[in-house]
Amino acid sequence: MGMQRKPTSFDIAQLAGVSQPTVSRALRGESGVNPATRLRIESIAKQLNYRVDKAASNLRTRHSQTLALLFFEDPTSDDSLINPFFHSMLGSIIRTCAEHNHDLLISFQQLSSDWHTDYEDARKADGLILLGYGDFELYRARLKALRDAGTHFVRWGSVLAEGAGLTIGCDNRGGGGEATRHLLGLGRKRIAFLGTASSHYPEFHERYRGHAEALAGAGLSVDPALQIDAITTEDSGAAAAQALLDGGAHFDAILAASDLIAIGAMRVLQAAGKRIPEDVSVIGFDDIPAASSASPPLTTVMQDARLAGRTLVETLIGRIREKPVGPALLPTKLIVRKSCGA
Amino acid sequence: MGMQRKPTSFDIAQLAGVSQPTVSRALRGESGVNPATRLRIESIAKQLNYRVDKAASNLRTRHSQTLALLFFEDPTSDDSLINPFFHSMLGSIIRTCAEHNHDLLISFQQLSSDWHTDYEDARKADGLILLGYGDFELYRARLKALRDAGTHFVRWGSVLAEGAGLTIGCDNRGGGGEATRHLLGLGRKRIAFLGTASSHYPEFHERYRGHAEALAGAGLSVDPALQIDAITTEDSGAAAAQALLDGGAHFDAILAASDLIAIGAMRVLQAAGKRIPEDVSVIGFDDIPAASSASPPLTTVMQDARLAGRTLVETLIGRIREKPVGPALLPTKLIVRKSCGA
DNA sequence: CAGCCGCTCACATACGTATTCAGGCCCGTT
DNA sequence: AACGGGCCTGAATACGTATGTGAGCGGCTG
Repeated sequence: MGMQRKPTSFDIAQLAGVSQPTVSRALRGESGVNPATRLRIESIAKQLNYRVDKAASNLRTRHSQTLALLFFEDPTSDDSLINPFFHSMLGSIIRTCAEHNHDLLISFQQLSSDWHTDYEDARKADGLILLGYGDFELYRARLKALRDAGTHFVRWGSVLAEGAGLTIGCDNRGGGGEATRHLLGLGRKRIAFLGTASSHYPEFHERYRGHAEALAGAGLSVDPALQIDAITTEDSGAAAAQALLDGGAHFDAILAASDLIAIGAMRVLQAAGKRIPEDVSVIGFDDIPAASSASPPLTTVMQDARLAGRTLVETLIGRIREKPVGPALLPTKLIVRKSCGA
Repeated sequence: MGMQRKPTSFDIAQLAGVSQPTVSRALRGESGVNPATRLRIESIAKQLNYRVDKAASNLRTRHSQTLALLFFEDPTSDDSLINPFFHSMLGSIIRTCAEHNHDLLISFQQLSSDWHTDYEDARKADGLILLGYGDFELYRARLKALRDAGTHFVRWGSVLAEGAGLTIGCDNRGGGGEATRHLLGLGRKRIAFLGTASSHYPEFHERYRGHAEALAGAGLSVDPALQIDAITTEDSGAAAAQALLDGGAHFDAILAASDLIAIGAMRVLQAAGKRIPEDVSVIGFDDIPAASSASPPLTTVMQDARLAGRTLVETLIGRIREKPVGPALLPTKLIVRKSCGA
C-alpha cells in the first residue's frame, strides 16, 4: 500500500527480463531498441507508475531541463508586488516552458551577494530569465558576473550601452513615438511625460526618447516643466500628476511611461476637476488588464505579453542548445480607448 | 576564462589537504570538524566559487529542498490569466520559500493525465501547493490520487466534504456573513448574490452560505431571482449583472463572490444608469489591487494574501518534516470603501 | 603503564540514471 | 561454408555528494 520504495529502472528491467540500460534507452525513445521490447518496457513502466528520477538524470546528463525566472524588484518596494505586466508574461512563460518540457524555477533576486549565480552554478537550472532591474548599478554588475561565468541567460528590457546579454524587449522608442504622434494628431500640443527619463530606467528612457523625437518631428520641443519623474506604481503616478498640477504649467495631454502611472495620474486629475479626455488626453504603456477597466478606459501602447514570454523562453532554450539565436525587438501596438478622445 | 569544469568537493578537498567527506561535512556545518580545518575549507570553497551540486545532493539525500506550485486553472479560460488574488499570494509564497531555503517550481496543471504526480514521483519536489480547482471532478480525483500516493501537499480553498488533504483557506463563510450583515446594517434588504452557489465552487459556496445565514439571521430569506451564477472574471460579472437587470427583480445591493465579478457588475450597472452606492451598494471579495482603484472604490472582504502564502508554505514544510501541522482557517476583514455608502 | 574515551578524519559505498564499449545473433553475399 | 555488417542488448562505469564505519591520536584515569 503506497509507502514502499519508488520503482527504479532496475525494477522495470527485472520485470521485463532485460537490463537497466535497455530500459533507459526504451523509455527515452532511443532508436535501436526492438519494438516489442520497447512496448513491453513501456507497459510495465506505466503499470508501476514509474518516473525517471530527475535528480539522478540531472546528475548524469549534467543538465536539468529547468529554467529559472529571476525578478529584480525595485528594492524600495518592500511589498510582494510584482509589476502587473510581468504577471501577464508569467503565464506565457510557464506555458512555453511546459511546451518545451522544461520546468520553471521562480525567485525574487535576494539582496544577498551573489545569489543570482547559484542557479546555474549549483546546476539547478540550465539558464536564467531576468525580469526587472532592481538597483541599476547592482544589476549591471550582476549582468557582468553572469557573462563572465558563461551563464546562459536572456533578459527582458532595453539593450544596454554595453550590450550585455541576450536582450528581448519591445520597441519602447517606437511605441513612445507612436503615442505622442497620436496625441499630436488629436491637436494636443502640450504633452506631459510622466516617468523617469533617466537612463537608469532603460525602458522609460527609450519611451521618453521616442516621445521627444516625435515632438521634434512636429517642430516642437520638450518643455522640462512637463517631464515629471515617476516609477511604476499608481501612487507614484498620482504624485507625479499632483506635482504637475502644482507646477502650474499648462498641459493638454499626458503620456505616462506605464499604465499604473497613468491610472494614478487620472485619479488625481479627476479629483482636481479635470475631465478626461476633454481637458486632458491620457495615454499609458503596457496594456495591463486594469487599463481597459479604468474609467475612462485607458488608451495605451500595448506590449504583447504572451509573445514576450514565449520569445524569452524560446530564445533561452535555443541559446542553451547552442543554436544561433539573437536579441529581439517586439512590436508595440497603440490601443485607442476613451481616455484619449478628440 | 571561465569555461573550465566546475569545481567539485574533491577539488576543494585536494587543495585543503583533506578528504572529500570532510569537505562535505565542513560545508554543511556538521559538528565534529576541526575549526581550523573548517575555516580552511570554507575559504578555499569561497575562493573557487564552489557550489554544492544540487543534482548530486538531491540524489544522495533523496529530497530536493524544492516545492512545486500547481495552478489548476478553469479549463474554459484558454488565456494565460491567473486569478489576481493568486498573483498576490505568489509573491508571498516565493519569499517564504526563500526564507526557508527552498526553491519553488511553478506550473499550470496540464490536461495530460496524471502529470500532477510527476513532481513528487520524479523527485522534482518534496511537496506540492495546489491553487485553484479547474474541473472539479477531475480535481477531486487528483486529490485522491495524491493522497493514495502519500504525496505531501497543501491546498488553498475550502475544506471538502471528504476532508481530503491539508487545507488552508480563509473564513469564506464568515466573510460572506459579515458582508451581508454590513449591507443589512445600511438598510439594504434586497441583496443580490453574484457568483455560483454550487458546491463545485467550494469557496463561492461557502460565501453564499454565510450570506444566506446572515439573511436568515435578520429574518429574511434568499430570493432565488437574486442569485446569479458567475465565475471569477470581469466579463462573467458583467453578464451576471446584465442578467439581473434583465430579470427585472428589484434589488438595492449586490454581494459579489469576487472583486472581479463586482467590478464587471459595477460597469454594467453604471452603464444602465444605476448610481453606486446611492441606488445599489456593492461589496466584493478578495481585495485585489484593482478593488481600491475601481470607481467607485470597492468595498470588499479582504483575504490576507501575504499571510495565506506564508501559511501555505510553512504548513507544507512542516508537513514534509513530519511535524504536527494542521489545516488553517484564516480571518477575513471587511474593507469599507465608497461602493457601499449609506 | 594499560586502558579508555573523545576528537578528527579517511575509506568505502550508495543514490539511479545515461552512455561507452563490446559482444551475440541473424541475414545476405561471395 | 566463411565472412561482413546491421541490429539489438548487456556489462561496466561515471556523474558528485552524503553518510556509516572504523582508525589514529592524544590525553586522562586508575
